[in-house]
Amino acid sequence: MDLGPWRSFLHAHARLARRLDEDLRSRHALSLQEYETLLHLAEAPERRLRMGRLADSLLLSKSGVTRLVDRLVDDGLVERTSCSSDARGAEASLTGSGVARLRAAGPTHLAGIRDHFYGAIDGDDMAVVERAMSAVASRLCASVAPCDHGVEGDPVDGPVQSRAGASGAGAGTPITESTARA
Amino acid sequence: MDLGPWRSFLHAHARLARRLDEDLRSRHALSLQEYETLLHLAEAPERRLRMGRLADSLLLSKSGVTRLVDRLVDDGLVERTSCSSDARGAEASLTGSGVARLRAAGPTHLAGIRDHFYGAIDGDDMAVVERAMSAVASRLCASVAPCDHGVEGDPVDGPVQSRAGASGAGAGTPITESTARA
DNA sequence: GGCGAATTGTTGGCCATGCAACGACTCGCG
DNA sequence: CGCGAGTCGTTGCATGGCCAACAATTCGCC
Repeated sequence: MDLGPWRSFLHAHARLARRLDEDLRSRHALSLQEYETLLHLAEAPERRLRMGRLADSLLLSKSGVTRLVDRLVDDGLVERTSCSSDARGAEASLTGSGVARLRAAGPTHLAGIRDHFYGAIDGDDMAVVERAMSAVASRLCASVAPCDHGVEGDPVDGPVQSRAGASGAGAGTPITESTARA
Repeated sequence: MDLGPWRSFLHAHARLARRLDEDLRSRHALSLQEYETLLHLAEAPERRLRMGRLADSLLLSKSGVTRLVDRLVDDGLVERTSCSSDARGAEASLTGSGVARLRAAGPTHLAGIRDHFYGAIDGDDMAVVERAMSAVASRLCASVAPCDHGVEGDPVDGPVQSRAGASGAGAGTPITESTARA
C-alpha cells in the first residue's frame, strides 16, 4: 500500500486548516470553528438553528456547541433563544453583528480557500477530488451512523440577503459567496 | 466559486481522522497523534529524533511535542535522552515496548486507512488525488516557511527491521507497511 | 577568550473539546 | 391523566493543544 496519497492528504489538511484559522483570527478575531458556525446559521432558514442540529453540521459534540455558542453570545454575534415548539430545545440565532462580522470575514476566508485550495489544484482535477472526497466521507457516514447532513445537495440556502441589515449590518449584500472576487 | 470540493474535503478529513483515532484508542490505547509519533521515530535513523525535528514533522508546536513525549515516556514507549552533539537538545528514542506497541497497532491503523480512504477512492483517481493534495500542501509550505519535511520522497526509511526485537518485541517483522493485508 | 544574539526544549497559564452524569422536558402507552 | 423511556442541552472533569516566558546552551564576532 502506497501511503503517499494518504500522507499528502493529511499534510494538506493540517496546513490548510491552520492557515485559514490564523488568517481569520488575526484579521477578524474569529476562529475557523466560529466562522463555520456563523456561516451555518446564516444559511439556515430564519438564521437560527437548534443546538443539536448545529452540532451535527459542525461535526462537533453537543457540549462543544454549547460552549462555542456561549462564546459567540458573549461576543454578541449570536443570541440564544428557547425553542417555541419544544421547551427542551434551545436555538442559536444570528444577530445583526453576527451577520456583519460574517460578511466582513467572508472575503478573507474565501480568498484563502481560493488561493490555497482551488489555486493549487488543477481545474481538470477538481471533479475527481470532489468525487474522491465525497466518497470517503459518505462511506464513513454509512459505516457509522445514518448521517444525513449534506456534503452536497443541502436544501437550505438561507433567506439571508432578503433583510440582512436587521440590527446592525449595512445594505443588502449576500453573506456567502460572491464577495471575494479580488 | 463552487464550494463542493472544499466542503467534501473538510468533511472527509474530519470523519476519517475521528474514526482512525477512535479505533486506535479503543484497540491499542494510543491516540492518532501518539501513533504518528511512534511511527516517525520508527522511521528515523537510530529510531531517535530531536524534539524540534519531531515537532516539525508532526506539525505540532514545541510544547505540544514536549508533553506528547512526556506521555509516551510515562507509558514506557519512548525514552528521553540528551543529545550528544548539542547539550541544549533532547532526543526521543523508541523503546522496545514502543516498537512492540507500534507493531501491534499498525495493522489496525493501516486497515482503517485501507478501508476508509483507499477503499472509497477509485484506483484510477488516486494519482490525481495525490497530485492535488501534494500541490496544496507544498504551495502552503512555500508561502509560509521553508518547510522541508517530505510529503513525498522522504529519504529516511528506518533501520527498523534489522534488530527490531531489541528489548521487548517478537521476531523481525517490519513495523511499517506490509502487515495489514487481511 | 568573552559577550551578545540566536536556538532548544520546558514550564505556566489558558483555551477548546469530548465524555459522562445530570435536570428539564416530551411522548406514548396504560 | 400519569408514569417510564427517550431526547435535548448544560455542567464537571479530564485531555491535549498553543503561546509566551524562561533557562540552558551554542554560535558569531570582536
